[in-house]
Amino acid sequence: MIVQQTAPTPDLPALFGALADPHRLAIVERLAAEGEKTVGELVAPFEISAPAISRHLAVLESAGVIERRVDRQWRKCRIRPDALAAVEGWVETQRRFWNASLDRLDRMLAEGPQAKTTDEEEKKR
Amino acid sequence: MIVQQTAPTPDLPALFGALADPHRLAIVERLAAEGEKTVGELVAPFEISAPAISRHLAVLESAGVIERRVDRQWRKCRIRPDALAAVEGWVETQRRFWNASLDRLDRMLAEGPQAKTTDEEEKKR
DNA sequence: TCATTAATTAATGTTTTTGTTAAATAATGA
DNA sequence: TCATTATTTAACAAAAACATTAATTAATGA
Repeated sequence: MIVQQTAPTPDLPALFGALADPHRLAIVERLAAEGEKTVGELVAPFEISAPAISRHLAVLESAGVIERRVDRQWRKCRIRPDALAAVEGWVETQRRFWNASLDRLDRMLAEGPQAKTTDEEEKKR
Repeated sequence: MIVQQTAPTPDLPALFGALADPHRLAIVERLAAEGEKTVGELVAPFEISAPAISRHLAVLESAGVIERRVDRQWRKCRIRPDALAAVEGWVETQRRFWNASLDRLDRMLAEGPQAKTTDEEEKKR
């Protein structure tokens, strides 16, 4: 039976949390810039231990930021671009809302001082 | 003396960290959607205490996500859109790198099997 | 088979984050 | 002045995050 593959609703706090650590952010940036890398290659530039990086990779994977595939004795990691798309989509949504609320404020101010929630009116109560 | 106001280089881990908590994310989304709000208005929808929200706001402010101004007995909070721009800029940079590395891979594959790092060659060693 | 390499899991300690309640600070307005 | 309202700070506890070293799992290849 074929199950329709739905893009899982991104857990945004988890997604942002995965990017909130400097080591993890550096890993993501390196994967984006250089493509697929083994765990060992990702460990190399850092001073922290391999187990520490291994756990960072687990965090990135469970947040959907990277995926891993097995290639003989290596685990190769790569970026999942839909994670980047999810972040970008969130930002755009916020910006759209933000612009809309600015527009509303503009209109209110343009309509003149009979509106109840302009700064002028607000000051009076 | 006038000091040139430079946009501070965003601390991306701090920025993502600020967005990594569900309460804080909800606050940011509300500010984006509804504009400036007092601390009390931001506290209202949540079940957690006012001091807890106050600290969340401090986290958001120190990461540059929001700013606060004093209006009589209230502190009004609003989004700093440049924080959103910083996130969006980072994502776009990563995507650009990612596309570039895809292009390199495409070219390598197109150039034929004499390249050393195609999957085919890689399998042999 | 067995030593080597690659990576993860286990056990553990420290630091950070997040929450609570109580107290402090500050502005309003009767 | 003084009670009220708005918000933050202090003191503290619980949970989560992040690191370490040691042990385990798994594949390679001599």
